[in-house]
Amino acid sequence: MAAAPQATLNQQPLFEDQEMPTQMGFFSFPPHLTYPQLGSCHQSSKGFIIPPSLAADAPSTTNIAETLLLSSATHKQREGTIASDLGGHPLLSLQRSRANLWAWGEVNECLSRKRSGSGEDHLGLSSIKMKKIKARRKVREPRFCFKTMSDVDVLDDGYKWRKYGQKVVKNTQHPRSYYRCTQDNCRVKKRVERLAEDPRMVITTYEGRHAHSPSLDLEESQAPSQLSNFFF
DNA sequence: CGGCTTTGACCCGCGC
DNA sequence: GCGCGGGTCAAAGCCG
Repeated sequence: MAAAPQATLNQQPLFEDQEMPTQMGFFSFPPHLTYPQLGSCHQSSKGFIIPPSLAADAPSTTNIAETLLLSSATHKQREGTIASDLGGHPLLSLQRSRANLWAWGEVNECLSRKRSGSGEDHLGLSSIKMKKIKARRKVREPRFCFKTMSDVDVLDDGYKWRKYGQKVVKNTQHPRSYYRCTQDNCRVKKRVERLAEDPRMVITTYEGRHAHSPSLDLEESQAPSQLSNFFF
């Protein structure tokens, strides 16, 4: 239903030094991609840069962050090779700033939990318990956001979302929309709003990690092996 | 009829 | 303690 996002390259830092701890960085999509294509990345002084040659549909935005972290940890072994792929035209980048360091920490913690095999904490909760916890829980899910120049608000990221709220945020003319992943047992949420300074830019903030594969139209059993990078 | 969106009410964290 | 404001709920309506 959602049209392919019309995203364009934008290399300006969005969240640098802003007091919004949920904001982790930004991605900018080239117009011919329906979603950020990630596999590994190169860390530069400005953040992380993902070369176009490492294209693959990202199954989870949370996992995009994980991918970036993993790539960060190993990029020294690949220095030069990644950079040479860029051809001087970095397509995606993730800005790292003081304001979003905590978020990186949470994702790191999430990663280490998953590696140690104890990452099932929030996947098997009863609905009653879930209701009690809800969004007011103090334990925050790993979150990050990116901005995209797009005519459509909701980017096609391979997952199915249900809108559950809309709110006009103070000092903004555009309402913020709240979406939840429609998959059972999946608590991933996302917020979509337009940048006040530039309504052409869509700010998408993801919270949590998907407990499933993207709801592709393709047969699930035919999922690309590359996805194993995201779902251990 | 089921799934989704809309929207006003409500909850609760946070700053003062 | 109080008020503000962001986030969520849930009933009603819409749509295929």
